[in-house]
Amino acid sequence: MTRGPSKQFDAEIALSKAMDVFWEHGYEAASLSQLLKQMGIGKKSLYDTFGNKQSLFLKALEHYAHTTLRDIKERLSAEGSTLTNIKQLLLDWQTMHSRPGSCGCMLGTNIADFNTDDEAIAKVMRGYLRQLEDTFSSALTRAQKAGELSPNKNPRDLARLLLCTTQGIALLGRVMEDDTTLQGAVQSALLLLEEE
Amino acid sequence: MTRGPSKQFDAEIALSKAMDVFWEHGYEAASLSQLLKQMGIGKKSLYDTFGNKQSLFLKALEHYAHTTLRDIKERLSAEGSTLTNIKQLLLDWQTMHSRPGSCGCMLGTNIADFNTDDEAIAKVMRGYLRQLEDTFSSALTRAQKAGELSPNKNPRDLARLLLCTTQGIALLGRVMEDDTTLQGAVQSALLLLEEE
DNA sequence: AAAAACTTAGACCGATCAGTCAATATTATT
DNA sequence: AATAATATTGACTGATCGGTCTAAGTTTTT
Repeated sequence: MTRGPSKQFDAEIALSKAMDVFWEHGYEAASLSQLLKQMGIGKKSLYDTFGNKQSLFLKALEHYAHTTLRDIKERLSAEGSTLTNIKQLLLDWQTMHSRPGSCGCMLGTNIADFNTDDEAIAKVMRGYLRQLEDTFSSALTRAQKAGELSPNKNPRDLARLLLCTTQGIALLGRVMEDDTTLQGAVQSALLLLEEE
Repeated sequence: MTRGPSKQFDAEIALSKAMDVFWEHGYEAASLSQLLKQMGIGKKSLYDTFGNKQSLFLKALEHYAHTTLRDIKERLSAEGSTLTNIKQLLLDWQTMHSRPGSCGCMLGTNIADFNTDDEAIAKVMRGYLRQLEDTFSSALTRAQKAGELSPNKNPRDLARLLLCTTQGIALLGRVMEDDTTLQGAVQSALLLLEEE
């Protein structure tokens, strides 16, 4: 079977730490020395375990997409009114990204460093956004069927608006000092969900 | 007076070229050699004229904020219905950022490389966003006074939603292959402006 | 014509980048 | 106990980074 010592670090935890660094600084600005320090492992271990910097980033991005989507799906499928869950998600989203030190969405942080030149990475990004849109859309459809959302609304287009808005909120949260702008945006979005 | 030869390049044009590079690749990823090539000037000229890389970026960012804001204000204050102008802006915005090769908003491209650690840059970014919000807000107020927008709406919060949404659209436009998502988002936003 | 003030190009600098590799240490199998 | 297989450390590499500076060229004034 396998001989030799087992790894002295947990690859899952190390990947999560790498995700944090990429999330905060972006791919280019995240130096190897910074990554190594945060991950708490040696350079050789990193290359043996994760390949090179780009493949480490890809794995970190997948990790981010997976955990974030799971969290959002859980929130939207919680017990009780679906529309209430959606509204609460928006409110929490605003609070989360108004916190000082908020890094926004990992996509926004890294979108400059990868245009569409790297297909593998672009694919993960697109997949994440599409799944987010689908998640919003199905939640809105459920709310509509339950009579909580006006039948005049188009759940798919509404989901697309929510997608763009939440991404914008995550982005702006990184720069803005006070959260009045983000609060106002969410208030308008909440009203939109209530209208006929 | 001044002796010696005059500059062989137009500083305004060179700055505009630098803006394009920072816009496309972001601060960190935009290397000096890339900047020099695009700007068409020598290294010494760059440092003599614009200081170092960071101050060049600051000037490029100010240039971006100035020209973009001027363009948007012009569009919103065009003759005819203000609400129609707003709607047209949203439609054009979507088209513009769905174009392949779209770089989104220069803020989004560079937000990762400058948190709030550089106050001068953060200040320009915040100022740009605030002015954008104000521009939207005053346009909506005008539309409301003209009876084009429902009196039930809150122009300020609506402007904040538009701000976040347009930023989100600009961001997503960089990644998405097809423009259905952005189209849907804008459709929802247009309906929002028409509702009572 | 001569010199002063300015420009330009590009050689050069130390630092840091991502990535490699040899040497050592550790553990599981035989 | 001996050996095979793995992990870890850190020195090392070539390339490139942002930034400086010297040398030469150009244009204006004197």
